Amino acid sequence: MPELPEVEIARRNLVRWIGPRRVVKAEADDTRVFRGAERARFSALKGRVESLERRGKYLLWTFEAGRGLLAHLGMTGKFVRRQKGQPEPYSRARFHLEDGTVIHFRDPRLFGRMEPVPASELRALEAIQSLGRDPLEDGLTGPQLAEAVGTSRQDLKVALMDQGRLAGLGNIHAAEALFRAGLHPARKPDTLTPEDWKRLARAIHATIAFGLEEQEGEEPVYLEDGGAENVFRVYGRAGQPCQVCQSPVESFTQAGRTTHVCPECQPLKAQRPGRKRAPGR
DNA sequence: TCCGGCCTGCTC
DNA sequence: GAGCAGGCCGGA
Repeated sequence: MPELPEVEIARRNLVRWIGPRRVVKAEADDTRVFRGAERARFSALKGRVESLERRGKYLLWTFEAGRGLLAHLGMTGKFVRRQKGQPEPYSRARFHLEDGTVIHFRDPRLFGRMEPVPASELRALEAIQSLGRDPLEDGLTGPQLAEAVGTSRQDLKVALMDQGRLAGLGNIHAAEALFRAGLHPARKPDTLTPEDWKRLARAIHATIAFGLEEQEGEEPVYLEDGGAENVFRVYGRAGQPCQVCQSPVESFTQAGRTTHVCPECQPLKAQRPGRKRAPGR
């Protein structure tokens, strides 16, 4: 589930669930979510959570007494709240709160990562230092986007997903933002005009805002295991008619990932300015 | 720059 | 039973 909006929702849920309540016990199972001595250090996390921040797809936990935790949900990780004694499949780690609730880190595929480090070192970690700007935290204008992504020689969508250029977009939201901006995923970044960048920056904001709205609340609305309906505009809609122009949505592979595109709304050739409207925010 | 690997579950 | 999946890393 986790791209920027999903991780941000996870953060907000955790803040709500935990609030001022103390973590009375932290437990970690022996999985590759933890490396080396991390498991033991995880078990030492206790007390209040003083802050819970997000950078890109990472969550930065600051506990009292200077302890910290860097968490990444990977592909299938998520935090869920359960009552004490209630089993949770694929639970890999747990925070027991003083009110008897338990926050589980559930991760069937074990692609998530938990790295306990001193809170003062969280922001200095290479994983965080190397991130590009976070559209939600740092803002994102057309020129800023052009500066971050425009120098890439990879395909536009691949460049958008490069966390070192822009932090937070993954396969789904990159495809959705490009559709909203009317830009083909295989465009080369150096062919975009300032207008294109501006439209794309707005589309990224709109895509993130949509993701946040869709998933507000305790239970994720989409991308849940099994089949909630597809709320996206092009992602996962190969062969279906485009919601704007009715021509069939296509899919192809870019850098090993499936990309969805409406070839009519997102022509590969740069358009003459003003000829056709983008599908809209 | 691409490709497989990491894992398991779900859909076709 | 094969193929596919939201992320990321490392090797060729």
